[in-house]
Order: sequence, then structure tokens, then C-alpha cells
Amino acid sequence: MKSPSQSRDRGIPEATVARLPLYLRALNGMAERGVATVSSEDLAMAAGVNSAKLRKDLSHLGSYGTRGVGYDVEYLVYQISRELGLTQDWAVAIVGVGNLGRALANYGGFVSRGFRVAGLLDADPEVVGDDIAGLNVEHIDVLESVIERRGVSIVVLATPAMAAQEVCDRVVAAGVTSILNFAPVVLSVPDGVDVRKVDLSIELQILAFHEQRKAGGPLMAVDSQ
Amino acid sequence: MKSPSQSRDRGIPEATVARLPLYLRALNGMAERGVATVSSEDLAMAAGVNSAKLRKDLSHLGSYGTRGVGYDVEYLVYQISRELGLTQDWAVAIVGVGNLGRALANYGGFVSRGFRVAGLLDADPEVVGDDIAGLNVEHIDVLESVIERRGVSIVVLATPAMAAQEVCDRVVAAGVTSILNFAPVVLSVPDGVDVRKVDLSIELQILAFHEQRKAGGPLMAVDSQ
DNA sequence: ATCCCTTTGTGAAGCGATGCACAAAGTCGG
DNA sequence: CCGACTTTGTGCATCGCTTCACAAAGGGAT
Repeated sequence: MKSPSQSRDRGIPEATVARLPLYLRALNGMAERGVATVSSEDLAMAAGVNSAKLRKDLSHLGSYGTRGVGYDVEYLVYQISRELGLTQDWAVAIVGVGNLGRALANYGGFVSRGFRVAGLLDADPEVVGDDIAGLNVEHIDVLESVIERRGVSIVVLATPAMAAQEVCDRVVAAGVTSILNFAPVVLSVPDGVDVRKVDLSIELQILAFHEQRKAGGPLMAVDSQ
Repeated sequence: MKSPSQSRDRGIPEATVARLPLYLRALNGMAERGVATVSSEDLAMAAGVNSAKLRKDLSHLGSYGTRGVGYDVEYLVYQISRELGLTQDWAVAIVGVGNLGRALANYGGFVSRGFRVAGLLDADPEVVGDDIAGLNVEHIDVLESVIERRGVSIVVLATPAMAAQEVCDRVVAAGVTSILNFAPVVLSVPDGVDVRKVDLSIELQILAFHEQRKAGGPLMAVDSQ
């Protein structure tokens, strides 16, 4: 009952969605350097993927290339931005203003792509009132009103693990359905709420696994000599 | 020519490796709470995965469960730790001591699992010499000697995008083969070097995509009202 | 000792992503 | 206007991961 041949099929594969921001970044770099047109080969190289994969990914958005020539950089930037929803601006609230929260608030990559930090919240009276990245840190008590009044639709959780689920519940109750979670816990949320997780220590552990493999070969364990 | 029935097959699927740290965290929590034994169903619940997947994942490590009973928590913690290489301790260097680098240096999750921050490096004379998380920030010039003398085998890149590739090249030349990259660039490295990438703005963009879908339905674009 | 109940470990089917290879489609020079 | 060349878009085979469903294995009660 699907219509796979329909070119404007709205079901873009998750794996493709995850790569679109990568292409977008590469394209923005090219646009800044004045490149007008790019082939799938070159763009794939810049994004670190296979060119066939790139073409298939882009084909899910429509036929925006010209055979024999390539893709118009500006046009493709616009199409991908639109598809990702970056043509509108998104109000983001960061909950938890510890070291990580501060780093995120100051991170340029947020602002640059249609994301606006619209609120910083914390439970610690010590940090409430501080100015960070031009924003006043507010008390977690006003979480719901901040979300509602400033149209926050994405919340970044940078709280300690213990507080994360409780904040998450409140945020969801306030109507937010997109959460980026930095706390090292598995959040439980109702259907329809999207949680993406970034876990620094998990990434390190994966690296350690491969490193151990490389060092020790298939059978022996090796000390770091 | 493979030996898929050999239970101690050393080829653990990448997807499984990525979940082992998740199981490990859940198990550590249970161990702290004094739980002695856990079923695949319960552990899967705690880790936020399907129980069949959990069992298949664990089966790649060996047969560590008892039918009719479940898994011994302590024992499984040990086995997973060993498999991930967390029974030895890893010296990690963090390059780039901006907001993010500071946050990482102070992040407790590193130390807690066999990772030791053995060096903080930066190019900015303003921050060189600062004490952060009990460590002295050193100048990037001594990168190679820090890596060599302290046995650093994993490097975390938290530099600006522009500096990342250059630092990466030096780090690789110094013999490091595991890199955790926070800079928003595609690093090019020789074969045999492992790079894992954490990109905050990409995660946000993926969320924005799904948020737009939810808000707008299949066809219309919607303003955030 | 036997039977029943629970839970593991895994064969097999299903599903989505990847990458090859090529026809279709367009550009450009003559 | 035509033919050679370039590059896209995609059908198809393949691969790896997920999920189902169940036989095998162990524990505990009687």
C-alpha cells in the first residue's frame, strides 16, 4: 500500500535524515568559498560518505541535481534547510547550567542554524541570576511558564542524572515533544515524544573497546606498554 | 569461511558494542541497590531496549545467564567491563580547553569508568597554566611528549573546527589510534585510526526535522504558535 | 525423582540501509 | 544539429541488524 515510486514520498529514511546536517555543513562551507556547483563525488568526499549514498539520500528530497553538471550549491542548501525545518527558528531551553550547560549556551553552532537559546534554567540558587551568553539564568520553578510564553519547542537536558527524569516529565507535561538529553539515564517518555541522547562516557567506552582489540589482537589482553 | 557457531567468535557486531555501555550502566545501578540477579526482561527494560535484542547481544559475549533464573549482576558487570576493556585504565588527553573542554575535564562520568584525564592542552596562552579539575593546562607544543610519556591512548578533540584537523594529524603521528571528536568537521585519518564524532548541532537538527513533521503534518509548514 | 514453570540462547524470517553498476538525461564543442 | 562526455537517479543484490517464536536448560515444589 506504499507508493515507493512516488518521488515526493514523505518517508525519508532515518539514516538519511541523520546525514542531511552533514551535507548541509559541507555545502555551507562551499557556499562561503564561492563554489556555485558541486558534483555528488565532491560533496560526498567533503562529507565523508560514499557518493552513491549521497545521491540516494538527496533523491529522497526530490530531483535537485542536473545530470552532467551536479548540484547548485545555494539551491541545495535551501532545499536541505527547508527539509530539516531550519528555515523557521526554533526556541530552545537549556535546563541545568553546570559546566556542560554553560558550554552549550556558549556554543556557536546552535545559534548559527536557526536555533535560539530562549531560556536557561537551574535549580541551584547559587547560579540562578547569573548572566551566561547574554542570558539570565532562571529558577527551574518557572520552567513551564518559560516554555509556554517563549514558544520553546526543544529542550536540552544538561542536569545531573538524578534530576533528569523529573525535569523531563515536567517538560513533557508542558507540551514539549523534542528533547536532547545529556544526562546519563534512559528517559521514559510517552509515545510521540522524541528523545535523542548524547552520552560522552558511552562514546569513550566504545573507543576503548576497539582500542583494546587493536592492541591485544584476537586473543590476548595487553597492558598499556 | 566464517565460524558463526563458534560461541567465542571475536566478531561482536558494532551495534552490540554500542549498547554494552548502556547495559553496564543499568547493571551498576542494580548492583548498588543490592540486586543480585536480573532477568533479560528487567534489564532490557532498564536499558530501554527489547529483551530479545538484549539476549542476543549478551550471547555474543558467551553464555553467562542461567535459564529459569537470569543473569548474576556482579558477574555480568565484570564480563561486560572486561569485554569493553574497562578493567584496565585508559589515559585520556583533552585538547582544547574552551567551555566544552572544561566541561569534559570536570565530567565525572569519565573518571568513574576506568578513564583518567592525563592531560589538558590548549594553544591559547591565556588558559595555559590554569588549573582545571586538579590538572594544569599545558601548551599544545608539548602534545607529543605528553602523549608519549603518559601513555595516552585516547584523545578528545574539543578545539575550534579550524584547528581540529591539524591537531588530529599530530595526534595520529604520535601513535594515537582512538579519537573522540567534538569539533564540527569531518576528520580525515589513515586506516586503522578510529574516530567517533559527537556533534551537538547535528542532534538538534535531527530533532528539528521530526518536530517539524509532527507540527506540520505531511504537507503544510506551521509557525510556532 | 519427576513434573512444571521460568527464562535463556538461537534459528529463521523480516526489514532497512548500503553500494554497485548502468541507463537516462543533460551539457558542450564542433 | 549531432555526437561524445559527464553526472545524476535508481534497480538490484547484498549485508547486517532486529524481532519473533520456540526448543533447550535449569530451578523448585511435591
